[in-house]
Amino acid sequence: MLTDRFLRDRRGVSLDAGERARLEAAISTTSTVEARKIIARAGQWLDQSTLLVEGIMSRYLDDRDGLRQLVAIHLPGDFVDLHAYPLKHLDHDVGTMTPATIAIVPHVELDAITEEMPELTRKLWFATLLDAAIHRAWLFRLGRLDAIGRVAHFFCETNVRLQSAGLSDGRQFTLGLTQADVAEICGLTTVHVNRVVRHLREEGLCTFRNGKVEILDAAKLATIPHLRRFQTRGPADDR
Amino acid sequence: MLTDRFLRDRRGVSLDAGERARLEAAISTTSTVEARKIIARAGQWLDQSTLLVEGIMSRYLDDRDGLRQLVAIHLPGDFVDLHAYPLKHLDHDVGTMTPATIAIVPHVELDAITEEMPELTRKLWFATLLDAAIHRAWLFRLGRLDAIGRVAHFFCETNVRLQSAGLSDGRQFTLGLTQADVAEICGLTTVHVNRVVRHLREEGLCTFRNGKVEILDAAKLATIPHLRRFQTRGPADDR
DNA sequence: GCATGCGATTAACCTCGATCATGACGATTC
DNA sequence: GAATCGTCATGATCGAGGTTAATCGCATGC
Repeated sequence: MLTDRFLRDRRGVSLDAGERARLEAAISTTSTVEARKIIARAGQWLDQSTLLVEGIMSRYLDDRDGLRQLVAIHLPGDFVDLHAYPLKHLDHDVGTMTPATIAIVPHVELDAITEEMPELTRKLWFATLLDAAIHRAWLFRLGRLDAIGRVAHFFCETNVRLQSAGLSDGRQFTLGLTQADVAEICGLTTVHVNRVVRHLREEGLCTFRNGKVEILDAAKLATIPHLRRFQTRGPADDR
Repeated sequence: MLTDRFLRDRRGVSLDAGERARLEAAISTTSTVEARKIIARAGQWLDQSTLLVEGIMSRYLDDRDGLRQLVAIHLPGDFVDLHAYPLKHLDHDVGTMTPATIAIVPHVELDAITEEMPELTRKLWFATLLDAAIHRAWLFRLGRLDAIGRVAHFFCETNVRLQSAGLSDGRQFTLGLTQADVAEICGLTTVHVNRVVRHLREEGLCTFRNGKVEILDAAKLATIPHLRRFQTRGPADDR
């Protein structure tokens, strides 16, 4: 089913058969989208949301003139812009990173679900709040880690998420992202991402080639974000 | 009423009298909390949420040993940890920045609301997603602005939010934050925040003393975040 | 065959902001 | 009144990472 991967045991929350069937029935259409296509734009009014079935999508904030910060990447099973259902207006763009298969859920269907199935409604709400929790992890990454820590943190996080989705064996996975994409995720320049990638490779921690990450030393890679970071306050300021 | 400021015309969404009364009735207790107290800790299981009536609160991620990144600040009228209702487990700490008055809403009351009042449920959901939208603005700030841009961006954003809450006249407002707090919001050190504040003062843009922000040149201050930022890609990379 | 373009790579240079250190000032507490 | 603490302030130093620019490999199209 198209919704198979949605909320597949996220922190103990998952859909029962009836809920999954109801959600499946809410899908109006499915389609394939090529890579690097914009699905929805900032400010746009939406009356439908997108469930990602296959491929990688992202959400990003653009300043004028190409200054971009990615705020989320989405994997198969993610209800990419479900938050547009309560919000109606997006504050960012939504697009594909790789070729993707998407399922469309009209908001009128979600209206019906929220009227009839409060438990499923809470689970949908939950799913949008998981995204917010990931936003917070990203805030920590940008605010408190240095370049190497940020990239390592991102690779580790994504590895874990892909494992939950059954798309990584924990050793390697394909993201379809370029170094420039990683730069826009980690708040760095492409040039410096390249330096970081080289460093990680030379240290034998992981490689990143053709959008494919290979984890060579998972344990050590995971410690990097804890080692490389800034001090906000003076060293004496213990709390 | 305690809920008076909650969702007061946020992007066109607000509560009608019946909804507001229902929410008001959901409050079990109110209390005052002194400044710098922790209300909830990361990992904790919660069966109630906190509506902020007076004062400033924050949410933050702590690494061990005092490395802290604020991920949100909350103003009167904010339903601070409503996201704990669907999530149940917090991924961060919640605390007061100033002395505060809070109202407690047990999750069993929210269960009842989600069963009986789908429209109010959607509005509560909406409120949690507004917080996520602010997370995204913060991600842009950390990922793409330099130190002066970040502080200017934060002051402007907070000014707007306080105006919505009726707590700023647009010219000055009291936050009760220290320079160290701003550092933990903007991903900087206290030392550098101090220099940025001095710069903003010397440029005649705004002042920040004793937790009080005075905007001297709102228009120019608002342009700062657009001027001071990084280039991710090469200059030729137009999109 | 050549042109075009994207992505990765590397070098040279220099700035922003972290780090370290020190001190002033006011509000406490004893 | 002295000691302590929190906050603000400022100088000196230096390194991480931005900026600019050039090159290379590889794919695609004509």
